[in-house]
Amino acid sequence: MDAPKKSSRRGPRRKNYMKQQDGVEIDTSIVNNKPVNKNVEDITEKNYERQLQNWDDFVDSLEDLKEYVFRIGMAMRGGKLPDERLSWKGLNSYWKKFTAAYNRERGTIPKDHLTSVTRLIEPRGALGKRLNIVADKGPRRHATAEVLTWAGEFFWTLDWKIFARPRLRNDLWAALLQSVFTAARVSDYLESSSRYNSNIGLHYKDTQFIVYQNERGEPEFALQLTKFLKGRCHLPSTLPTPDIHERGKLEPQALYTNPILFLAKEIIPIQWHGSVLNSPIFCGASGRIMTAGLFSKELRSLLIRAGFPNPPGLHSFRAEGLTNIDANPNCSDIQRQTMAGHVNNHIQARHYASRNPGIDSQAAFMRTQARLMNIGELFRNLEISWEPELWHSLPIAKKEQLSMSDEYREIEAQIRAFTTTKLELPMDSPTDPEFKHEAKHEVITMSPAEVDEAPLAHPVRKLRRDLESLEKKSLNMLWEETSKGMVVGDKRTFVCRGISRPFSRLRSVMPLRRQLADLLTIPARLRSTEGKAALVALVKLCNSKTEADRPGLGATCHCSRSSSDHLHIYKCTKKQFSFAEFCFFCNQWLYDAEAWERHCHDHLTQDLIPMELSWKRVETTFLPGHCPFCLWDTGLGCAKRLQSFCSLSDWETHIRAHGVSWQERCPNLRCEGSFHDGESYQNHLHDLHRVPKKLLLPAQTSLKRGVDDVSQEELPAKKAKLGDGPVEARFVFHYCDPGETFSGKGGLA
DNA sequence: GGGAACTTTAATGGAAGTTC
DNA sequence: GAACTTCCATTAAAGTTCCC
Repeated sequence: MDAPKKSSRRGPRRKNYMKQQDGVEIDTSIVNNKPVNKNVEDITEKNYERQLQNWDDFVDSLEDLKEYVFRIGMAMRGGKLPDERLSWKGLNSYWKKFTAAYNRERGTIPKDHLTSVTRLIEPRGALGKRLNIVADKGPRRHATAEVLTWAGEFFWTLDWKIFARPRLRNDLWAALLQSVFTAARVSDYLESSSRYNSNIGLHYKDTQFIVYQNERGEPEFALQLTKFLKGRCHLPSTLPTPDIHERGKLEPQALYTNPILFLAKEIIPIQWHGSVLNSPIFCGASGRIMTAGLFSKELRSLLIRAGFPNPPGLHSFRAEGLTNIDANPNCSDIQRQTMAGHVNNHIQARHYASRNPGIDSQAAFMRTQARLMNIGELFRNLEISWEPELWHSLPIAKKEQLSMSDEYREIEAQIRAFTTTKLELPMDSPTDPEFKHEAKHEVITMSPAEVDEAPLAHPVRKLRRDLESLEKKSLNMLWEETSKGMVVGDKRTFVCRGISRPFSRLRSVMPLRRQLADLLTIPARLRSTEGKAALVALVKLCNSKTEADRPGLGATCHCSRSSSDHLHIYKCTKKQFSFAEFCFFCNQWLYDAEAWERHCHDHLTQDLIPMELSWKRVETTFLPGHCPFCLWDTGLGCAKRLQSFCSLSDWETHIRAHGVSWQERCPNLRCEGSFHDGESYQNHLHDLHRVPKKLLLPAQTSLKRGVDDVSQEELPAKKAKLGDGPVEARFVFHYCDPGETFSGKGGLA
């Protein structure tokens, strides 16, 4: 038999790496005898460093481990009331970070020492009892579909906030829908604060966009995403890639629930253009990827405006999503774990599942057919409380009470002192750019101890924020006192309290928002007329510089001094014609007195006149003031009743001229109740109709102007950046004095 | 295999700073 | 001044190891 033929070598020549070492120098910083610590994230290193610093600051021997946790625990209790609880998770977390850091940097801590201290700080341990430690502060909350849909309806049809960067409204909602519909963590698509400046998050290159034929044979879009999982970004092959779509043949829902709509910022190619591949899907103001911090803050602020005083975070939506997936018999455990980014089933049970499993155990016991309705879902709704009549700013009675407190007055005095000192400073000291640069440099090079004692960069701003903080605390107390513990239900009961510019007033100066408010609640498909119109309006919103505009008034004025200020254009146009009146509800000029009278009559008889009547500047335009006394005086002509005051001073002068400080009934007969004294009457007009109390007081006893009481008219007319002001969406006819009782019920027109 | 214990990573809200 | 950014303290979430 022939010897087996030696097979000829195929393929590339085999390499011997150890023979290819020419010129290689061994880096002794890497190659040495030192033990290698586990590779951990930067944030973890930082956490460890902090605990070692704590150790060095407190004690210097292993025997003092107990003293170490005792001191940390007592420091954490600092400022807390005796019956306030301290979370075991916090102290235990610090302890574990310390032991891990010590083991890395200094050596091993004896095991019996570790066990002793761990037992000491348990809620049932001696130190645990001393510190009033509790195992946790309550179960995880779930934010249900009802919370999401109300948030969407509010955000697109009632929200009074004006975004300085209009695209943020679109991106915020898109990021929320995308995250909720894929049960994501906030850091899956946005840049987590724990991975700060890492640029980790969803970019176009991490997505795949397809068009396909759906169950109805119609074309439909879907987008596959990549989740950048907590702790697993270094393992890209394990990252989940869930998708969002248009719901196929299922009944269309309100357009604002269509996640694809808000991602279509331009005509979408099926393959992303190379130039956008490295761009984030959601941007912050700087053009970089949106940070989870910004998203969380905006989401919280939005949900509070929508009436959730203790709003759920994104993780509560994730928990609800995973709970519902778990309850769906069509989904396997593997599918749910992959979607969630979990490595085992245990995580779902421990952190996400509702304590009410939502099964019909009665039917199971009786061996009868289980009912289809999931009662557990009803109980989950109770986890997020909703107050449809939430105050969004302090009622005047509470504000006056707060401003009389020592703490408030002391801060006010400090602000006055600072303002006076600043005026006396020479021009070339702290405002000099070079000085500022040096000061900044000094701060950067200061030691931590020096930084603690260093003067603040903006002391007055800090003081103003302290005042705001006091008001916020007071508002929180008011929320607790007036809480009715409701859950999202009858949305017609929603009213805005403490808002000067509810969306019902802003509609006339927000043309795109008005259009979207009408379109996005329509149950329709993306390719319907309404869907396409909504898409066009959203693209316009994303590309616009401002959400506010006053169409119809005119883009330029008639005088030689060109101006984009709407007040100037209005005054100029009035001068130009013998008769010209502008309707601020319809945004149109009328040049005939009789037609104007008829027009006002129509508004008074057919329209709902807003409850809030104060003059307000809105970026480059304004909302005119109206007089509550003339408006509801049926003895006057309609034009007189609906007279618009286009400057703050005109409006204030007119109201003062009435000299009314008390009436038994509100001039607006839609308001219920009677007022037994001037105080309650003025509070009502201030809080509900936004007529400042100072205009209703006799001139000699008028309230002094407060530190924050700056006339809006005095502010420059250029783009005003507006924050979370208070709002109202619909009419409240009943007023209850917050100083007395809150049992009254708001109503709707 | 499963739960407990331990370790690591991230979320979140507040406070102060920066930019537009 | 509004809308961010940056940093920090606290604690929640989740991966890993230990132990029965």
